[in-house]
Amino acid sequence: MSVAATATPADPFASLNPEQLAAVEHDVGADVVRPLLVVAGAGSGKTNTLAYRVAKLILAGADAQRILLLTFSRRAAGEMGQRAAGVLQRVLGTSSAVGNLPWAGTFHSIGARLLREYAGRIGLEASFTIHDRADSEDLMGLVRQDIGLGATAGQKRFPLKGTCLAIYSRVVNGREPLADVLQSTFPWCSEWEDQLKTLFGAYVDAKQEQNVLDYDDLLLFWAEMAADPELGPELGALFDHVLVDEYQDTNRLQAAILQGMKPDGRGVMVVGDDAQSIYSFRGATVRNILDFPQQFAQPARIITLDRNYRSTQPILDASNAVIAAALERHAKTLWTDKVASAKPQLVLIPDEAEQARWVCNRVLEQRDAGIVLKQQAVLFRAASHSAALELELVRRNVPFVKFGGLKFLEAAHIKDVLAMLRFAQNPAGRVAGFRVVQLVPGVGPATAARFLDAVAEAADPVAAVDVFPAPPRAQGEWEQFTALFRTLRTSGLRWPLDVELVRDWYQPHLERLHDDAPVRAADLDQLVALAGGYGSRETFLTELTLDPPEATSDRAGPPLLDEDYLILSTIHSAKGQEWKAVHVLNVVDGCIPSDMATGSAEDIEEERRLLYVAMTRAKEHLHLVVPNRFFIKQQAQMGDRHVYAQRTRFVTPAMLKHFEECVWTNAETQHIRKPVPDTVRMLVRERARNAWR
DNA sequence: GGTTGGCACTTTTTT
DNA sequence: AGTGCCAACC
Repeated sequence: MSVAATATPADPFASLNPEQLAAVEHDVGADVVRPLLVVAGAGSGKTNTLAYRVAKLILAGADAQRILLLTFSRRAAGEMGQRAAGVLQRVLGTSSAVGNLPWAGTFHSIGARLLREYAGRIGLEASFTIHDRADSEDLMGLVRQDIGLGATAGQKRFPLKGTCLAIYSRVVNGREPLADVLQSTFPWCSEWEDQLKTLFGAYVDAKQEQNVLDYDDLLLFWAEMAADPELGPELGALFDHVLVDEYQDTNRLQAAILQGMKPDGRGVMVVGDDAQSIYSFRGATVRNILDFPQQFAQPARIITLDRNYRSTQPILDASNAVIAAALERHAKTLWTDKVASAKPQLVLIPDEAEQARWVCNRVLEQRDAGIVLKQQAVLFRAASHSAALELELVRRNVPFVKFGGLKFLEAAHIKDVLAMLRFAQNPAGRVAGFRVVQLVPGVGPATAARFLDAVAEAADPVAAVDVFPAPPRAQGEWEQFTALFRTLRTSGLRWPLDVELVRDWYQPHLERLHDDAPVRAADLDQLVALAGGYGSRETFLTELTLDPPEATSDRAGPPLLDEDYLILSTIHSAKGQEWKAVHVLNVVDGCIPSDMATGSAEDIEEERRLLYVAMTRAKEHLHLVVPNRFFIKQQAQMGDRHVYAQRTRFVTPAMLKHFEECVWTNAETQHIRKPVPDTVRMLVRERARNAWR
C-alpha cells in the first residue's frame, strides 16, 4: 500500500523509501547473504518490502522454487506471492510464472508438507492425519481416562483436558521444562506435576501408535529433523533464501527450526515489530526478535522502518502515546506526512446496548459519506463482545462478516462428517473413529473401544471391520456404516465423491440428533462444495485443519465477492490488516486488558500491545468506544446484572490530549447516567467479581 | 452396556 | 449459560 503514485512502470523499486530499499536490496547478488532483521512498525510497508525483496531476488537470478516464505496465515502468503508477481510483471512487462512461490505458507503447513515428504526417512507413515485443537483435547481426555487420571483422582480435581493440552503445548512450543511452565503460567496445577508427566508421555505414545500428529508435532518433528546432523543440512540446502514474516509472534520452537536449517544465517531474513507481539499465549516470545541479531554464526544486519504510510498523524500520535507507556520495547516512533486535523475519538456511552446502536449509526453515516462498508471495521478483544452489535446489524439489515471466534469446523455436524473421512483415511486414529462409530445408535463408548482395538490390531482394517460382530441393537444401521467404510477405503474413488457419500449416510443421523437439521444440512452442502476445491481427500483434510475457513457470517452463505459488507473481527484476527475507519468496542478495564489477563505484568503489557495493534489498523477515522455500564454475560436472558466499567488503564489522563472526547447520551437512557463516585464503582466491581470466585 | 438426568465449573486470543 | 462429567436407571 506504500507505493507512491510517482513510480514509473519500468521501475517499481523507485517507489520504495531508502530504508525499504536497503532491505529489498540487502546483499542481493553477493556471495554470502548475511542474516537480516527488519524491525517494521505498523503500517510501514512491511508486506511490500518482503514482496519486493522476493521479486528482487528472482530478478537477480534466484530460483523461486528455492525460496521459503513463512507467514502467519495462508492469506498473507497468498497476498505476498501476488504482490511479488505484480512487481515482476511490471518490470518484465509480461506475466510469467516466475512469481509463483511453491514454498510459501505458514510454519505449520510447510511443516506438514516436509514431514510427508520425509516421512519414510524419519519412521513416520506418510498417511498421517492431523489433529486440530479440539481433536487433540479429545485424545488427551481419552488418554487421561486410560491411565486412570479421571477428573477425581485424589481429593482435588485433576486439570481438565483442555488445560492439560495447553500445558503440554506450552512446554513443547516454548522448549521449557514442565516445572517452569507450571510455576510461571499454570501455578494452580503445580501439585500434579508427576501425573502430568505420565499423562504427556502416554499422550505422545498414543499419537505415535495412531499415526496422528497435532499442531505442535508439525513444528516439533520439523525442528528435530533440522537439528539432526544429517537431515538438517539437507533441509537447509533445499532453500537459498528463508524469509519470515511476523517474527515477533514466533515461538522458541520456530526459532530452533530456523537455526537448525540455517545455522550460519545465510539467506535468512525476518520481519517483525516487537510492539505488535500479541501471541504469547501460544508460546510466542519477543525474545526471538530481540535475540535474532546474535543468533547466528555471523551477526545480523538490522534495518528499522518507522515511516508509516497508513494512518494520519493524529492517529499515530495517540497510538504512539499508548505504546510509549510500555515497560520494555524497542524505541521507535512512527511518523507520517499524512496530515489531518481530526483526532481519534474517545466515545463515552451509557451502556453496551447504546454502544451497538452508536456504532451502527456511525458506520452508516460514514458509508453515506463515501466510505464503503468493506473499508470499515469493528474490532474487539473477545469474539463474544460483538453479540449486541450483531443483533443490531441484523435488525437494521447491515451485512457483515465476522472474523475470529467460533468456526464452521467446530460445529458438531461438520466434525461428524470430517471424522468419518479421517477415519477412512487413517483407521488407526482413535479420536475420529471413536466419534463416528458412536453415531450408530446402540453403540456407546465401550463398544467403540472394542471396535477400535480390533481395527488397530488387524493388518487389514476393512477385513477387521467386516468381521467385527454387529452390536445387537445396531443392526441395519451397522451394516450401512461398514458398507460406507468399505467404499471409502476402495481405491479409485473419485474425490469429492467421498464427501457426498458420507453426507448421504449421515443425513438420517443428522435428523435424529438435531432439531435444526435443515440448517445444518445446508452447512454440509457447503462442505461438499468446499471439498471440490481440493485435489484429494488427504489434501482436503490436511489443508482444512491447517487453514480453516476463518470467517463466519450470520447471513446464509458467504457474501458474494462484490457485495459490500462490514468487517467484524477480533483484534487478533485483524493483524496485518487496515481499514479507513475503525471502531474499537469496549475499551474498558476488564475487556482491554481482559480480566483473564491481569495476572502478571507481562500479561498486561501484551494487552497494551493489543490495544496498540487495534488502533494502528485505522487509516483515517478511529473511534474508541467506552461503555460506562457493562452487562455481565452468562446470566438469565433478561438479567440485569452489570458492572460499572472504567476507561482502559492504557489511556491515561495525560494521553487524553490526543483524543477528542465525546459523550453520547440517548434521551431514553439519560436517567442511568447519574455520576457515580469512584469508590462506589470499585465496590460494585469488586462485588460483581467476587460472585465468581 | 447405553442412555438420560442432575451437578459443578469455567469464562480470551488461535496455527 | 452452556458444557462436561458422573452416577443412577433402562
